[in-house]
Amino acid sequence: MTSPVYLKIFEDIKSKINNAGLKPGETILSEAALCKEYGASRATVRKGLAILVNEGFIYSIPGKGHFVQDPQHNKYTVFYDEMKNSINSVDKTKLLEVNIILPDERLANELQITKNKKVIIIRRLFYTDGEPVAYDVKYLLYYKGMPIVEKEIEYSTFPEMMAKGMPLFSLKKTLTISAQIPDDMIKKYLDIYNQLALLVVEQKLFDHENKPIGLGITSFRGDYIKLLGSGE
Amino acid sequence: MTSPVYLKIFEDIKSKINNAGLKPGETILSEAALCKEYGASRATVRKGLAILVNEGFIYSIPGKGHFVQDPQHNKYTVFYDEMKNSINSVDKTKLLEVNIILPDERLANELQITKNKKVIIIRRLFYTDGEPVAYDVKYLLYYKGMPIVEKEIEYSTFPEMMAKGMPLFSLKKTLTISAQIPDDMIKKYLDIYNQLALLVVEQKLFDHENKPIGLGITSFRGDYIKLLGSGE
DNA sequence: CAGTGGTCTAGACCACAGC
DNA sequence: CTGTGGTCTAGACCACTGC
Repeated sequence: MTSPVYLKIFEDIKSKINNAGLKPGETILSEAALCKEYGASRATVRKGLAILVNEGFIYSIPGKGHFVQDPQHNKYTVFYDEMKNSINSVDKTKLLEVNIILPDERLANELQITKNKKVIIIRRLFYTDGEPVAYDVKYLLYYKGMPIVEKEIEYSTFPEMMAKGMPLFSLKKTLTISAQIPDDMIKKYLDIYNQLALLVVEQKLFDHENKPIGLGITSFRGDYIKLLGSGE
Repeated sequence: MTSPVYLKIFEDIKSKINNAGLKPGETILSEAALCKEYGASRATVRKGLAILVNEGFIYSIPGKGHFVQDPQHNKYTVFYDEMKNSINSVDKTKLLEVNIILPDERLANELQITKNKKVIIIRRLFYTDGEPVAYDVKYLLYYKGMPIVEKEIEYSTFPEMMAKGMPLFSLKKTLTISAQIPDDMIKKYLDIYNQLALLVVEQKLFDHENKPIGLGITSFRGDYIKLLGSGE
């Protein structure tokens, strides 16, 4: 039941910041002072401080000391998976097209390639409980180890497709989330007859050198998906 | 120019994971072995490993060893600020209403309060370059140190409003992002005559005990906002 | 039992802030 | 100059795993 000393130090200082009303920029006791206060070695004190730094409560300036950090009020963590969201999950997909195309201006630009470089296009429909809920297009640069088995393509998430045959942890990604009105093609695919907004999520994948290797655009029925985020 | 030993260890192992094609679940050299390999003390080796753990590359099981972690392919970081997004910024706001109301069923539920508990409502319009771009409603539970000056309300972000007079770092938040068709009231406020989708962002704020203390709903013109995220 | 990681100590030397 | 944090060593003891 006895928790480690460094955790005690961590929690003490954390609650001092919260309860004793320390303001951002104010200084924390020095490491030496904390050693005395807790009768602990410097390594132990530093371990406690390291956690505080790591979790964004304080920062340190060599030669000066530790200071209370300004809280980040606008940072959120979002879990996004085309196939699975907070409301329900994709239980069926339909492969509309797998093809090799030459990119148009916009796509060549997005993927930072010339217009004569071939690109794989995959178009799918996502279903939940038999209803079409999203229209999905992916553009991939050819990569070694790329999935070519249709079964694999049908139920793969975009990062899953691209991570195959790539070094672990080398995949970087960006998301762009917007709301749009469906065009006629999407209306047809998604059985939309009334007014309905689309939540459009664009995923761009990059390799370890930050070169784009894929672009994915998923258009969800607005009544089907909600993206969730959390932060502190 | 000589970087610390623990960083060298960190980067070596990281690139071993990426290039030598280690699979998730495979084991890393033991701390003792790494000490020998780098001629370093255990503390130094552990510091390198700690970074790898912290950044999600490996995990450890006491008594067994360190193992390669499964990469998180669906985690993203999103920066969201009602007043400032990637495309442009709110340069003017209009306060439509500041009032005290009794919550209806849904609101009482969201805020986990009884229906006779009073709630502050703030309704605003956000403008960019003279055009209305978002309709914003906030519901706040009364809190000590709450802003009551109109100027303060007009240009404050939701977390900014609530963080006043609260302990630093005690504010927790969730986001819910969806796409909707505007109702008539919002159409009027936002000068929408054609078909246009709304990107609706719901923010819920919680205190340190995870009790809801505020709900904010911002409806952006779909052609005005894109939310951005990034991950690795 | 030997091997693993988790905690902790008591030193040391360094570069840098600030007086 | 003293005080600060940053790096590093060489030990120690513990709890746990797996044979």
